[in-house]
Amino acid sequence: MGGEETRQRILEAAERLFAEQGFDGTGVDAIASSAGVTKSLIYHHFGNKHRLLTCLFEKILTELNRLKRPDIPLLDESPDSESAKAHFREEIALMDKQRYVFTSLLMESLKAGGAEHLFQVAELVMTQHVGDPIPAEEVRSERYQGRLVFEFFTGLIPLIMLVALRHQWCRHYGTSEEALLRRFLDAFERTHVNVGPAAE
Amino acid sequence: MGGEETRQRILEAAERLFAEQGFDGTGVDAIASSAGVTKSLIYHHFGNKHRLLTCLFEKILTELNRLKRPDIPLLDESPDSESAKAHFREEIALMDKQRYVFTSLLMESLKAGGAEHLFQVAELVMTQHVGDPIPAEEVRSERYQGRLVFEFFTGLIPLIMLVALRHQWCRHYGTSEEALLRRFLDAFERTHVNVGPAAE
Amino acid sequence: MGGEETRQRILEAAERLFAEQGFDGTGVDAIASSAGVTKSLIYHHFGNKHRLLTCLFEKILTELNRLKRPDIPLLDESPDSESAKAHFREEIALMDKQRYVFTSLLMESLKAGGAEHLFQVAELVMTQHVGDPIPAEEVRSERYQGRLVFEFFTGLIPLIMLVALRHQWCRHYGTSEEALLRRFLDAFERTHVNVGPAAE
Amino acid sequence: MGGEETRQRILEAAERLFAEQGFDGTGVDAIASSAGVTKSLIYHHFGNKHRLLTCLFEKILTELNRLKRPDIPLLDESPDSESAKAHFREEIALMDKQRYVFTSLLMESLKAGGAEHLFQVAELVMTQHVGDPIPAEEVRSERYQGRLVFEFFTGLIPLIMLVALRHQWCRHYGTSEEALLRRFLDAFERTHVNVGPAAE
DNA sequence: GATGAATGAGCCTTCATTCAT
DNA sequence: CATGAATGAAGGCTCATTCAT
Repeated sequence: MGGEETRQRILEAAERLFAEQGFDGTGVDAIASSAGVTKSLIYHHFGNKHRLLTCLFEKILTELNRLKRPDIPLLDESPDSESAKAHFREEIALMDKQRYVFTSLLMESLKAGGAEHLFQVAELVMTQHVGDPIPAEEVRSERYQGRLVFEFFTGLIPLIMLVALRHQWCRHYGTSEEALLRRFLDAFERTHVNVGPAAE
Repeated sequence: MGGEETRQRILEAAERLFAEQGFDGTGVDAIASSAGVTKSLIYHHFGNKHRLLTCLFEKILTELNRLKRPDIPLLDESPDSESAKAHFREEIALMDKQRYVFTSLLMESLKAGGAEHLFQVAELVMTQHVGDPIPAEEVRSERYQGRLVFEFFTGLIPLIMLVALRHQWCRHYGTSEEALLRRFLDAFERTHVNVGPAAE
Repeated sequence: MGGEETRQRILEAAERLFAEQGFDGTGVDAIASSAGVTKSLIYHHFGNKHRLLTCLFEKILTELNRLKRPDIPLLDESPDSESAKAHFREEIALMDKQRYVFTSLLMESLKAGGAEHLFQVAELVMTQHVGDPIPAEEVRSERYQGRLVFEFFTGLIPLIMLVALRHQWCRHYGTSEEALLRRFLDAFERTHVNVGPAAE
Repeated sequence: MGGEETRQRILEAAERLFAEQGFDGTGVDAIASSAGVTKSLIYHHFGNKHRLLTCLFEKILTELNRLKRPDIPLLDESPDSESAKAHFREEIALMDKQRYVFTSLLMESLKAGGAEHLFQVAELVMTQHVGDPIPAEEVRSERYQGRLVFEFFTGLIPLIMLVALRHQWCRHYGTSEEALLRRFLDAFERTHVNVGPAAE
């Protein structure tokens, strides 16, 4: 079958199951049978269950790094409504491809001491928006923290929740995915386009 | 000891442990010993593990209903910056008391088919902000859905995340809780005070 | 409610449930809720679960004693086909009223060391057929044992099985209860009417 | 150790314990320690407790099928007393090897809805006696049902009870197993040799 | 006579993991 | 690279029973 393909099959199965049932709610057996491999093979390739999660989280980091997009404007710098919306739409489309991992990332971050990975992702996104990597000693600075809090709580989190809850929302309210996306973009426009500058 | 007090003790233990370790990551044994009761007693009072969660979720609903506050303005109707911030601060203080339940609520909502309770809470909050209960046939209307999406993704979710991740954020970035709160309010001011009207 | 009526309600519930699910398969909780009383009340009246079974078995013994019928012929003494069948029919009708207890009696007798009660019933039936109580020292005699083995394995056991499996047989084979009874009587006629004398 | 041998060891332990204590009265722990394996291994091989029983029941069916004996006469066709007795003796010896399974089979059949397996065995035995398999549409026919009722209630059931209660009977009455067998054969001779033809 | 709270042992089952092949 | 057997701890839950009221 080829070792690398097997690894991928396993990771894909874990990705979906962790998102659907939670990490603790998913047994290694379930992953194995969903991936069509034996349980032992998972241990052969990954050593233990937790490393599966780590691999997924690392995958998202390298993915984000791969598509380094220095042209992405900060949320509050979008020139006008239409180009901002188009940009958000694209952003959402990118995140949507990783929605399973984002879901697990959020789920695990809510547990005590489990937010490290989510914070890492937040900082990476910040860096991409700003362009240059932030020197470690500046991370706690008032200015950086102000931006980080803004990006994180009003930007990243709502976006993750959107891709994570998309299906459930549409089924629950009987709306189409496109309608939800449109309304979300409207909301995001109100909160993120032509808003005042950050407090100093 | 009195059955009602026992019930409370169990619920409080479950509330904290579910939030810290997740529902699936928390054993009934752990709840029992944390509450200082026997495992069987939990089953005597609640029947099964899942009903513990349900009770917590219902508690939050009745709590929210109890403090019906018809004077709460919609997020986009706050008159000026200072009174808005004061209002948000109060709101956050209220939610903070229930932060454990909110954390579980969010965590479970991310699982496939687990968002019902979160949606219920969202609708209840909406209703309170609007003043009148929304007739069932209007829930799917364009106007209501627009508001709901806005309230949910840019209002409720960031607020829940704030109270859920507060401790972790401060420990991770070495900031004080007050500083985080101030920055969050600044961010919320930018996104929710004097923002344009909802699209029609 | 009256203590005695309560006792009866409990016994009736136990009688049915033990027969349907087995003694070990029936919880005291199930008996309590089926009888519409609290679990504690069962312990108040009977002390422990096993005594419920004992009471049922004793009930059957006193019942059999109550209707002492000295006129009942030995199985092999029925004068002619028709009167024998009529007699069997009556016998079956009587046993049918106690079919739940007979079912439990048989079920428990199959466990290691659990046949004592069934043997007691067998001896009682023998005694009734013979007329006089058998002196203890004669129980092991060749003549008595010959008759007992005959009565037990070709008489009592098939009869108990008939009333115990009646419903299941009819449902499985789609026949009426009357048809089954008729065929059973035909079979019994062949084996028990005008058969040779016991070996000496 | 080899998976197949393990399976056998487990089945043998279950066979004996189920017969001695009943299915519900036997813990998986008991089976495990009696078989000298871990509890989890039982679940590895059989999935759940009930499947153990199913396997035992299936084993008896395949066993009966294996020794297809087209020469076995119907119970009522034995030519003379001595050859009939010899035949019964052989039959009993065969059943005795499976007495544990037969005991469980009978015990479970008495529970509501639990007789399916026993009926299956009955039909299989009938088929063997008759020689040709019975066409499904004839199973409910008067002629077949008459024979089945006869075979079942006066043949199979007494035989199962004999092998199931043998030990208990002998201990209770202080007789030898040979003596019991002799008396049983005497009884069976009276009921099954030179008896009238089936009613039409 | 009757109740609801409380218990501890045990239930069947699943878990993540290891090992020999 | 891949497997099936095997394990020990823990999982959620039910059990028969006791006790204070």
